[in-house]
Amino acid sequence: MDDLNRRIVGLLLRDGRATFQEIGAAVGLSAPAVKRRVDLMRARGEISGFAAIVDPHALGWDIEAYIEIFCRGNVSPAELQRELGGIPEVVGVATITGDADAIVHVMAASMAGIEESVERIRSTGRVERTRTSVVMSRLIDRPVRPRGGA
Amino acid sequence: MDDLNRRIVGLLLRDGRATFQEIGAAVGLSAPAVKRRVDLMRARGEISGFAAIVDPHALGWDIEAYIEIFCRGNVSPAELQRELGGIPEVVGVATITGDADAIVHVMAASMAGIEESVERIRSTGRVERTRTSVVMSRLIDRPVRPRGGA
DNA sequence: CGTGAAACTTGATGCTT
DNA sequence: AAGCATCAAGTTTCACG
Repeated sequence: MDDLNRRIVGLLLRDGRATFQEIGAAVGLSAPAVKRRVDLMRARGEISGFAAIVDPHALGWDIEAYIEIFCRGNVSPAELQRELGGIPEVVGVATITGDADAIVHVMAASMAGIEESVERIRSTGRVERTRTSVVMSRLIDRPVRPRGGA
Repeated sequence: MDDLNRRIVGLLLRDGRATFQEIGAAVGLSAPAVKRRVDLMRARGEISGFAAIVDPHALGWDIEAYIEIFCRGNVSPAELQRELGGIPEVVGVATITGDADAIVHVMAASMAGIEESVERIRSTGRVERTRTSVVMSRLIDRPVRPRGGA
């Protein structure tokens, strides 16, 4: 990816609804040129999509937790993705090194919602044990930025 | 927030560049009605913005990790926020229940970058011990988060 | 890869119900 | 609050350098 694309991505990270014209004016390109670059980046998977950034509180999600999961036998990442992807409260999943097999980030409306999510995760079958850490206060949550400037 | 707004938000979470007309067709509203609702939600902060979803690899972030930190004595959240906020690789911090005091989410260009981040976190003074889990593969990452939580 | 122009689609806004 | 009409603005395709 060249520097021009990095600048375009930087702008789209800050405003995903910026017009191609605006972006073009900012980076010194015409709108069609910007569109072609963005289309290419989407086709290559560098940009996987666009989304609204929503205040979790507005959705009624007042509590969040990290749930480490320990599985029996082998866990296929694809399987985990399929099983957990269907739970809307699950906002993040990653397989990790260390004693746990994966870490799951969930949001919920109440402690009961967290418990329910844990139950659903456990009931997927392969999960042997979970360890839940409820978030007391979120201190930092930044969007990921391009390395070396935007 | 009523049910109609929730449906609109749901569509915008899946496609942040959907047109008002498309959304309107899906929820049974005219395009201007959708726009007015979206404008209101933005004004109220329920939707804090729109962003491109970018592959971290394309941005030069090849590795990520979760670092649990264990502090000696009392940790003030404000202090943690101040200390860790200065590390650009730190994209998320939350104090949690359980044995660890906080969990820190870091992105880096290489394993050396992770190590460096851990070192910087340790050197903030109050941190006694850390436990790092390197992400092997990220399966889900949904951008349901407010912007600028730093 | 880039530009500029043309046809089409959306966005934004005032007015009416 | 929603719909409709309207004009400005952005998108998209294409021929071309």
